Amino acid sequence: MPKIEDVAAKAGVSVTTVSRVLNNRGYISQATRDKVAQAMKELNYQPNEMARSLFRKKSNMIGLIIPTVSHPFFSELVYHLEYYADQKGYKVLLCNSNRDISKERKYIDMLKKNQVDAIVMGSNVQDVKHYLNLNLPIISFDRTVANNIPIVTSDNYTGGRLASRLLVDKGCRKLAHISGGVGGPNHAALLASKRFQGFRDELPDTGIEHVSLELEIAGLGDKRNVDELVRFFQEHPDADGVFATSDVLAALVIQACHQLKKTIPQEMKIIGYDDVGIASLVWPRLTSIRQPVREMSECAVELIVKLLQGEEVSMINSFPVTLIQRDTT
Amino acid sequence: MPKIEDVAAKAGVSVTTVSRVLNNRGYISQATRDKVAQAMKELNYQPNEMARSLFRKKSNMIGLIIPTVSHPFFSELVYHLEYYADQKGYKVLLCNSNRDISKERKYIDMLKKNQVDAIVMGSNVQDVKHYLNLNLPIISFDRTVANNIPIVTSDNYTGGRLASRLLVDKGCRKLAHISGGVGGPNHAALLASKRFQGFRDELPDTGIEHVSLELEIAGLGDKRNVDELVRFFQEHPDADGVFATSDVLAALVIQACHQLKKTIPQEMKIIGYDDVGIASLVWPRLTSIRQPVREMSECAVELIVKLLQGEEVSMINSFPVTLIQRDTT
DNA sequence: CCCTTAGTGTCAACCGGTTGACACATCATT
DNA sequence: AATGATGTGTCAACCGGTTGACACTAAGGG
Repeated sequence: MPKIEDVAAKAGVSVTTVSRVLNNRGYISQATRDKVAQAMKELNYQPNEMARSLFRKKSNMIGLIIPTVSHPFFSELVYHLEYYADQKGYKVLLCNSNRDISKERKYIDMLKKNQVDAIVMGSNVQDVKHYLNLNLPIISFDRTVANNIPIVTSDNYTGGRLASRLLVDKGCRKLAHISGGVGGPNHAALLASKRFQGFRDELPDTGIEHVSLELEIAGLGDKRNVDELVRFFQEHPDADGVFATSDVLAALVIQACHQLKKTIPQEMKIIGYDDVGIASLVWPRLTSIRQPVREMSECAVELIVKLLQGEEVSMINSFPVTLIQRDTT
Repeated sequence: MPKIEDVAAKAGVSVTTVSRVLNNRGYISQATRDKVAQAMKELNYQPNEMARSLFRKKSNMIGLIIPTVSHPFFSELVYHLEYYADQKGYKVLLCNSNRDISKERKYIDMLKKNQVDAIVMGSNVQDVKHYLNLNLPIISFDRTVANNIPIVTSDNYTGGRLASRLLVDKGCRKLAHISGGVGGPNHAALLASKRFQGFRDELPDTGIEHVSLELEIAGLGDKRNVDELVRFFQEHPDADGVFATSDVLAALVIQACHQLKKTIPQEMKIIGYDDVGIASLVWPRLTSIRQPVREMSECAVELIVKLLQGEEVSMINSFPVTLIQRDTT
């Protein structure tokens, strides 16, 4: 690996001069600029960003902690976040916490040690609250953490209302609310519980009752997931509408219905959440509440950039959700 | 951010001593060890890994370049790779190239500048071949690159054979081979073409003919994908078996069949590839060829560790595939 | 009493690049 | 001829931590 010294030698100038062209400061003639560029090219020189970061106290890295990138919602989040981060010159260090609080802690430590400029937290963070006397920007994705931490979220409450309103309008008489997440239930996703709240708030006047199931997903392909759902629907044979808090859950519900020979949407209407790719790959194609992940990711990156420039940002950044009607309702 | 100096002051020892306890070298009494530990705790001190990396010429970061993490195969890959990397003390810098060669180049440069210890390439790399006079370990994931670059792959050829053998055994008379990928066709995935080779090599004796379609996926939810498949099957109404080179494609084929009112598996048998989560979330549940992504990821990390220790590694690391029978065949 | 080992400190160089201070030269303006 | 902008070099300090050389002390063993 050539160093700046080598470039200087090859170009016949001083190290300072090379640094000057590298950083565009002071006066430099076009001639030397070219000489230096030439030397860099010949040596295939790349400035060592670690050294620069060390001096500048800025790494241009952001840490991203999520439960697991293997869940489609998060994989889309990661994709977009990395995209916008890259646009702004930031690199993404990815951490899968599996919702394990001790792993979250370790990752936070690791990210601090590695001098990331900011952390995006898409995982629990609940108990980590007190832990956040980090002196670096944190922003939280779809989880309430503490009121001094900016959050990017979508309108979960309205999402819940939209879902149950649709099911009601379509004539359902008894609704089921299915929640849960990979690697244990979604305890910490406080915001997702607002979906439930919205879901319920739409019902009182209608006289429609609802039942609820918190599914502990055992791994996507695991048969037990569907089995448990089948059992649940056998206990509640009169349920004719389902609101699932994620499209993955909804897909499992569809499986259960197929198994129970319930026709969709005639005997059972289903609505999912997130509108990830899978929603249009299942059959029937899933009606879902869309979170604008792309826009949310863009916002997250912008928040970070602003925070790092010392600007003020709004603490709550909520995006509207939209109902995507497909064939399960 | 406290520095080692602050710790030294608070503990009443020299910087060298702190460094010694930090790195476990030389003689240190338990007493000072404790004092230093205490001081670190009180200051909430974390050694600056950038500074250490700079000195050690080792960052413990690995760069991962893939087409897009939003594709389930890659999101599972990323998940497992990050897991094993973390186990071995490595961090993962994620890069989505979208199969764009110029973006790949930029990412490779970026990773070099940032002193990653190794790169895992899950994206094209074909034209980048000559570009690889990097002086750092590269390993390639499921793509042939150059013969001096170790590769982790699975037995694509056998995968193809297994697939067509199964379709033949189940009585299909005319097969369709559907390939393609998100963001353009899969040109570069040379290895995946071995699947096609295997697929064809199983047919000659049987007298079964096949047709082939290279689908340019337009985005997962896009209706045009299914439309094109429907058109294709209308042109080949006698096709009764499909081998899709990914489960996502297979899911689209299922959609097309539903739309054409072809019953699965009676009138149409379908087999996918990868056996990602989605395979068991569609209906009917998809028969697929499973690549052992977890094991492959583990292997990739191990290769890197070995390479960094200067050990010799085998250039070709191929894993067996397995046929997962579900309900589409 | 000498020698060894343990335990700690001081000092300087180093990783690779950045930056400010300052010196000096050249060239165009006024 | 004086002035100021332009262009480049030298030097040293710095980012935060690591390491080797060396000195010194105290304790324990033979």
